[in-house]
Amino acid sequence: MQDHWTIGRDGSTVLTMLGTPKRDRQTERREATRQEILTAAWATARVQGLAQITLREVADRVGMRAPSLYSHFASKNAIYDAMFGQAWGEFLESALAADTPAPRTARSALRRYARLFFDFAVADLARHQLMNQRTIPGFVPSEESYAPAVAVIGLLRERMASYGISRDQDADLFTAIVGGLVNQQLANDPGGDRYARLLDRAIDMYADNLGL
Amino acid sequence: MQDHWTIGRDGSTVLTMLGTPKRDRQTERREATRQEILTAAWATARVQGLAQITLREVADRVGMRAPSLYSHFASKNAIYDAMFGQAWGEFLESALAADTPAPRTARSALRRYARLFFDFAVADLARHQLMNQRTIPGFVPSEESYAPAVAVIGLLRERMASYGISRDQDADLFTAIVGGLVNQQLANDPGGDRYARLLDRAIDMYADNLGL
DNA sequence: GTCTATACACCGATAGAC
DNA sequence: GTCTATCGGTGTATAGAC
Repeated sequence: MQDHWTIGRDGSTVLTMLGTPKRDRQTERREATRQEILTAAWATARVQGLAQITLREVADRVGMRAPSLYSHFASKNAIYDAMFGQAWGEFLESALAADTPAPRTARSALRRYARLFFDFAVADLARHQLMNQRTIPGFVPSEESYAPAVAVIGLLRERMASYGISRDQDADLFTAIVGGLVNQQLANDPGGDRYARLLDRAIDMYADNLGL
Repeated sequence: MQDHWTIGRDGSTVLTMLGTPKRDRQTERREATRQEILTAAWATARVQGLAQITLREVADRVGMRAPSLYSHFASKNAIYDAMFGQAWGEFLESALAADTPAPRTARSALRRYARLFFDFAVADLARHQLMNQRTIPGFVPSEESYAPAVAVIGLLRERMASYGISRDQDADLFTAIVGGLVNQQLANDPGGDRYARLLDRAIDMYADNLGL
């Protein structure tokens, strides 16, 4: 199922086509410019904060005037949307990569998934706010950008099911616990490890509760 | 310790003074106007979203022009700050009220504290975003407005300690679990009970982990 | 197609008259 | 204390140069 998809450079999921992918220098250049803009937007977000991105600042970084960005993105929210898809696409890639070899026990698998998500979220506050919080007023991810996020949660449920953890509420509780520790870490001890140290204990507590 | 504080009408913690509190009609009127503005701000936040508050909209609701608000609050962030203190002040009040009679077992006490926080947070999204998330760009609560939040967490630690739960990491894990369920409930099933139904199970899991 | 110049409506905030 | 007028800054729309 997952094999029919690849993750585009901008994080959007695109159907893998058969046959020769016709190269088009014009669209290639266009795609490169889009990526330049996104990179500038990420840089701005990390320095000034996710919500403090301004089109004029992003345009400055790529050597454009602000209105020119509209040749590549329909709106500021469209830039956020592409960033959202890109971030979840990257996490999906690292989740797929970290999935082999498969852990022997359910407990060690849960530990690995939890640590993977926790570290990814804590590593970049702006990215975490965009991926997991509703920090941008009025921003709602498009179906296309949401696809890799859906794929990640689907992947998690699938892997948990392979260890016999198949109830919806079990996966829900798992994500709530890990997400709760992430939020507390970022909110109350940014840069520290006060809640990171509790992660393994929390997962063991969860595994015990499931009788694993 | 807690007895030296009372919660003002606007949620700010104020030192209880001895002697006759001199009444001053002028400052009373001024305080009433401040409260009117805050009520209008809450109403705006609930309708349009916390971050979508505009001074012009708030001023309209109280029959003023926008610049006139600056006679009562130094800035828009000062309004957010007063709202922050007010919200945590109200929760501190309900936490103190819900504390008697003291539950017999640690497990039932944890269930009560968890449910109290969960219900309060889920009841008002805008309020929860202001209290527990960093949703407003650049907003940092003042020490005064932060005081009731500190009092709440202090109260929780004190009560947990009275049941023998005294390690810092135990309280940290508790708040992470409950906060995680709140966030998932509001983000993924607003108005529903998908995560609310997991609360008691999560607390039992936590209590089991502590050997209670 | 890409970019610039210009303009518009809205925002938080300030100055000064009354 | 409240008003009007206004400022700089924002996202965004559009006309037109190349």
